[in-house]
Amino acid sequence: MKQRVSALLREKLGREVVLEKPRDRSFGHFATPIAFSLAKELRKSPMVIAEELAASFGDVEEFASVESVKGYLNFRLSENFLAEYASWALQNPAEFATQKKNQKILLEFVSANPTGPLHIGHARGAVYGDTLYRLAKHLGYDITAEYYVNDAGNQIDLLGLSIQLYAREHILGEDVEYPEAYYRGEYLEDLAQGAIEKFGKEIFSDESRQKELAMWAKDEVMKIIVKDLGDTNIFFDTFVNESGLYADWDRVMQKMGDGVYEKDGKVWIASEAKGDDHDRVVVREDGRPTYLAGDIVYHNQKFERGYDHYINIWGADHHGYIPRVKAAIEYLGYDSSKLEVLLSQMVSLLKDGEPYKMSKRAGNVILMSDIVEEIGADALRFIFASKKSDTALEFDLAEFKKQDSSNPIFYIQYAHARIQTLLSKAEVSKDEIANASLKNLGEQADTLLFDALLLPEVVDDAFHSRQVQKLPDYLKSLAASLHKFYYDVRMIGTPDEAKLLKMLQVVALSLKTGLALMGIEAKNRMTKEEE
RNA sequence: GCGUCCGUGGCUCAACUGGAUAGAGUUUCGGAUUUCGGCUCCGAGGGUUAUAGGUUCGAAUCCUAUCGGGCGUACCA
Repeated sequence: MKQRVSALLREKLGREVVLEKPRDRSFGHFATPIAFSLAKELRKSPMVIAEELAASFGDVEEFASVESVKGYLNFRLSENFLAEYASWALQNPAEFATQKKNQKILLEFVSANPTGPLHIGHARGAVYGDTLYRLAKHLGYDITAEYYVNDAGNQIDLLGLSIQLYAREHILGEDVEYPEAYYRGEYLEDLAQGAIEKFGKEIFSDESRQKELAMWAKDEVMKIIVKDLGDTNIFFDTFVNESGLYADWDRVMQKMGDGVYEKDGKVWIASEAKGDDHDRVVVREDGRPTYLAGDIVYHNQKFERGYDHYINIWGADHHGYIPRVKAAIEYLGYDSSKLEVLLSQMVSLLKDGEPYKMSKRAGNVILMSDIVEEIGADALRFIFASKKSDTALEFDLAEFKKQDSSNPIFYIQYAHARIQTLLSKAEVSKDEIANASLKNLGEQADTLLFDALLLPEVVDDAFHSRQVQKLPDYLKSLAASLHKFYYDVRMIGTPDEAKLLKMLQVVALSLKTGLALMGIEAKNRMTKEEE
């Protein structure tokens, strides 16, 4: 819709114009401040230019009116145009807001270490990533969701050790001394029990078998992680294991050429020359590659697989890591601007206004699965998708347990359900609704219809600006318009019933499509929450 | 110290990326409706957009400085 208007203006004015939604709908459907930017080169006042431009439009089929107000150019779409577009959307719901795109994108996100269940910080990145993924898919991109499994390095050894220590204390009843760093949490109990079945109790007391235990355990932990993600409607296309990458290290190191050098018995990458604070070690004195080496091989592999664009979603605590990875990509001979790193910020939780108590059994973190259990996956997704990912976030769990307008999920779902209820009570037939004309709806219904038809613009904008919160914001405001309309206008049994219900079908389509893009299923009926 | 993200009603967040009167929810108070609803709708109150300058037709948004906060500053991942 916007593209169509945009194209019209480009044709008319011979340049790209900024198109925006006026704050006040009485100004029209779309507006542009183009006259202001033209004022300087034409040496005329913006008002005059706007007047002239408005007059020059004359009769265009798509517009009911073009007006100039205080230098702005305001467009009102014609009923014909809106009605046709709406009917098309109802007949082609799958294509609503979709377009074929010829771009391959690799999206890497979550990538949490397989040393324990996901916590609340991971959840934010996971929801952000998955929402972007759904948006891109819907927009027609060829996008792949990938999880990088850090199944090598010290933290895996630590996992083996942690299970042994846990089992020796709680299962074998020994006195054990814990080192400074080790993992804790209820999941260790399950892992220990599983290990007994698999290996027998002896494995806990044999330090030389720590590695064996760890390699088994990290796969088990990955199963937990994949389940947690699945419970939240998040799925990955591919998993890449860090441990499988190091075999390729020598070749990749060669490939970087002058980008790496030897000094003090170690191998360094000359990242400072590419904007990093200083050069970094990639191979230690004892010959073991560092974590960075693994990431370099991984990114080389990504580029060799050949995508047009790469998106990584990292926790904000990794932001200092970006320059060195970009440096490596350039030494490998690739265009580092193809890699886009999005950061997701920290999360803190409130419950009834008080800081959320850390779960004791989980050690010192809040588990994603606990939150899902408490408020449901839909609410969790909604919260994290609702806020800009680059700002720190605080939220109150209590807000999402209520059944009223303060709970946006309930509010939106209720809007959708209300429409379904009305449709089921309709006194006119399905055919009558389908064949109804969407013209002469009246101003309020017209506005609602227009709002519903904005979904494609919102989806497009949300993805390209990487600001997924625009989608839930839009859904909230669409739901509000619907509730207001429902309150103001009686539909069943009136002469306009068929056309109004048809209009509501468009609203329902946008709500349902929008919710699906957030990984949430639209409900046809609100059910009381069982205690 | 340096890097980086940020600072918007009492609280949690928006603001179409430089546009029209800075908007929602929550809280408080008052009203309306009761077309399946435990809902829903309307109104009122609340703002020098951290502070001070600058850029221009126009700034919450861009630039500079100051103040305050998060994160980072590993041969850990």
